[in-house]
Amino acid sequence: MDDIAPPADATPRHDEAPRLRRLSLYEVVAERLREMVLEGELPPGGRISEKKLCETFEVSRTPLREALKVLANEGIIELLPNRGAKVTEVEPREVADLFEVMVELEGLSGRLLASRADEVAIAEIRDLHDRMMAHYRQQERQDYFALNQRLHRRLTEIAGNRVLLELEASLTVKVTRARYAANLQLGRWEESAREHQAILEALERRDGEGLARAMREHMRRTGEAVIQGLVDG
Amino acid sequence: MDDIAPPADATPRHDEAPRLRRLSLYEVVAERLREMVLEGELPPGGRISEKKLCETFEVSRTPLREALKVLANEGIIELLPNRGAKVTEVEPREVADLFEVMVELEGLSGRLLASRADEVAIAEIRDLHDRMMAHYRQQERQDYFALNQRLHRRLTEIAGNRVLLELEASLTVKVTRARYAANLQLGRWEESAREHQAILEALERRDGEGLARAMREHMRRTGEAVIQGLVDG
DNA sequence: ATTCTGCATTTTGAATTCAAAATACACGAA
DNA sequence: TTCGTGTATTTTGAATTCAAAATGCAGAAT
Repeated sequence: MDDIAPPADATPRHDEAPRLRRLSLYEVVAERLREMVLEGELPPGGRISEKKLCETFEVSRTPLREALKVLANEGIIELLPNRGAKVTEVEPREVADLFEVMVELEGLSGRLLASRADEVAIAEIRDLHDRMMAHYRQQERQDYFALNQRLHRRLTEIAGNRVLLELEASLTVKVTRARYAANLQLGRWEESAREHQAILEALERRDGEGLARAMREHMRRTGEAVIQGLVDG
Repeated sequence: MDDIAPPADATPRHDEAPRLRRLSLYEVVAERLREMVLEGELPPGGRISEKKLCETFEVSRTPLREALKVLANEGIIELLPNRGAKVTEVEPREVADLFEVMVELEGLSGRLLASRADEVAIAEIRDLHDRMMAHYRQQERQDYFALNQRLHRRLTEIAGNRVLLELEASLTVKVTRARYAANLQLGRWEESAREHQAILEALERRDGEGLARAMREHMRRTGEAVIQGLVDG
């Protein structure tokens, strides 16, 4: 078939996902800005200078401003009419509200999960969970966190409610930001691992109410820890 | 859930900054576009021509495209790379997911409400409710609907969770769109009025669980009716 | 007739330009 | 000094311009 030697400098054509498209510039910029805000490279409350960002990204103002509109809609930054933009502050009160909502969504996610997860899905979750726990035992913080995010996302995917999935995704950005701002301690790690255990067990029992409760509880405690970290500073 | 946030002054905050500012052009355009999509003036699935919209709005492409970015983020339209945009379709499955989430949020709203609404707030709600019911008796559909929206919004405002408020606002846009698409019949009116009655009673009893249940149920039934209308229609 | 190819036209993506608003600063009066 | 006031500079809002991609279509090849 296609085992004829390709030209040396050609990019592979038959790779990747079904459809692969070149992202618009504003999407790239938005993604990069999100990162910068998340990791505190742009400090909360800090004014954003369009010109400076244009220079660092080496793009013109048009795509940059389009990206700003998107981030503003996501609540990551605020647009001040005629005065540019500033990074949204992380206020404990707001974060508390955020988790209060997340707890409900997690509950829904759990209930749906228990009724919709089949054997294959559960096996996949268990695998993710095991790998995550391995990182936990190795104290590999970054990997643990990354897998944790992925696991949570996968759970909601399996729950099968698209609206819920999008919502959680967008709220998770804020949660992550709060986490960074709170510089969450490792102390919570152990507790968190136990909660994950409980979640997995409820899932394997197909115990909808139990799963909902476990997931809510996990989110509630995470919220408490984050807010604690924020308040203590 | 236990109070995490510090007491803070429980001041009712219907005191939005009365600062008067001229809206940006893209905000005006976005608002108008939202209306057009909502009322079906731009049909679901229909392609959006930038040029044509520029001409009808009499603005240049820059603010128009910024508005499109915002609406895309809200899920009202979809951006097709290099091929403009199209109005998002209203699919029964998606609408079902939407209401599933809304039911949970209403439940949260109800529980918070019962614990946070003071006498003044309850009196205000009762007033809105009475006025709404007057429109119901007069069969003034438009006014009833407008006041209904306002009442629901006010309930969530009083519940005092900002994140929840924003979320409901953005989801309500989609709900309203589904409603239009379903061309919701009057048959549901009467039932809806009864449910509102139940909500008000639970609120006045300060019955948190009862209120949560009533509000969830109301949203659940609304969803059923809308989806029914979508599938039949 | 059907499919393919190449070109002209249209539409979108992004940079640039122009105008309006906000900011910074120097100067003068109380 | 401190407070305004007026002006120059910077920054933002929006229109325009330029380039790249997609679309439509005529004619050729099958």
